[in-house]
Amino acid sequence: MKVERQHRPGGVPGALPGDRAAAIRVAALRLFATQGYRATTMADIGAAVGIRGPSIYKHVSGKQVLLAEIMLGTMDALIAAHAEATASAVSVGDQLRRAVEAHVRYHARHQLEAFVGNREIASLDQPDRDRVLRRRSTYERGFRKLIERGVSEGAFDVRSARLASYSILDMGMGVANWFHDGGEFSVDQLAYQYGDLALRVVGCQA
Amino acid sequence: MKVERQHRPGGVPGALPGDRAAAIRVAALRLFATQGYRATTMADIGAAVGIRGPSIYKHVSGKQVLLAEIMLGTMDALIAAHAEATASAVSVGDQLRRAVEAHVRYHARHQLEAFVGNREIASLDQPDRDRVLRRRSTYERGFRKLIERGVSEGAFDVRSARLASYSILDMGMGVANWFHDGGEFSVDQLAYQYGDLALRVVGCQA
DNA sequence: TGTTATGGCTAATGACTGTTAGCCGAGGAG
DNA sequence: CTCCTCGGCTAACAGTCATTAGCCATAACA
Repeated sequence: MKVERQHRPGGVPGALPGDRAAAIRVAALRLFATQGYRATTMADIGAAVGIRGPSIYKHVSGKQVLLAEIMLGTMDALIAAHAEATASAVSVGDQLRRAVEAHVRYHARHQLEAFVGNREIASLDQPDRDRVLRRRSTYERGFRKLIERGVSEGAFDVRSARLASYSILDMGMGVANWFHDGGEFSVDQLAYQYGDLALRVVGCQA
Repeated sequence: MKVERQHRPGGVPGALPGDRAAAIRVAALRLFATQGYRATTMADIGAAVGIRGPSIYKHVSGKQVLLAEIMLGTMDALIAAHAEATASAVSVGDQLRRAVEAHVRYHARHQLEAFVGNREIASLDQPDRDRVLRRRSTYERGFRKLIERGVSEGAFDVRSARLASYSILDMGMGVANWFHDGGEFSVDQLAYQYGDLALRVVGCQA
């Protein structure tokens, strides 16, 4: 998997704007996920896209913003997926199922983002760290309110909505740790089965 | 929370053997958990016990072994707790409940170990990393076999024992991320409730 | 009282790293 | 044909850090 180094010292001005920048973001994501943020050097990221470390600064303003983009983007994507999922169903049971499916789907399809997002919170400087944590709270609250509503409607039966929401979120996040394409389950199968498990957790007779 | 620096340059030979070493291990654990392994310096660890960075080498052979001890010790403790828990019950349902309770108890009582154990796998050099990963597999297999047995005995009802074991383990591990003493639940209450949730996940009518 | 091991300390080593400065070739614009 | 911008490059800067070397005061012990 050797990437061709730019032998021509000059760049290619008009060719594919933002292409390198995107490649850098992808490489950074992969390296942050496999080696960790602090263990990944700018030279590593550069090598992954065929340039030297310092050249990265022609496309991205620094290492820290690469991490911030990943983590903020991940949380925004999750929150958006949750909103879309809950809007597409009427009963609380279906809403929870859809929300869990979206949650699991994201963690299976964007394993690296999820992995980095969960592991590198301490590597993120302020104020971005608090921004990410706030979004995390918002996301969790969405599930908790859903469960509380299900309980008050008599559809769910749990001792603690908070415990249930944590459990459901945590088991879905775990998918990012072991899922790989071509395994026992497809993403869709996985999402459906975790939907089942979540409904069992909240004691929903479906 | 200022720690008194040793003003006397000389040591105290006979006094409390291994005390400093233990304090260093505790401090390292706390710092690894809060800042991450790579972000924690030997000077940080030293400051936490009132000495300078280099003095740590009088008690411990290096930073990497501090991490290895934490991670190997964590997995050994989990495996031992699992063995003890499953030995203390007869029915599969009870065995699973006890195993989950032990799992949750460990993650609530040893949050820092669990946190580091889950986050710093990539920071661990070989061959210790593989050692830890092997122990993790062993631990997961214990839960999976238990669930498979429950299914074959007709006590449990799951589509995939692997999915169920991952789910149950992941939701228990999540406890380490948010639990704190004096919160809504005690460790015992938490363990019991997660036992309930796990039995729901495997469809056990208890 | 003299000796020695312990466990502090400072200084130094050697390596690594994010980022900046400044150079330069190529291709597009005029 | 000339000029300018883009996007490479190398060199340099300004740290940081794990670890080693070597010094020395204390306290236990003979």
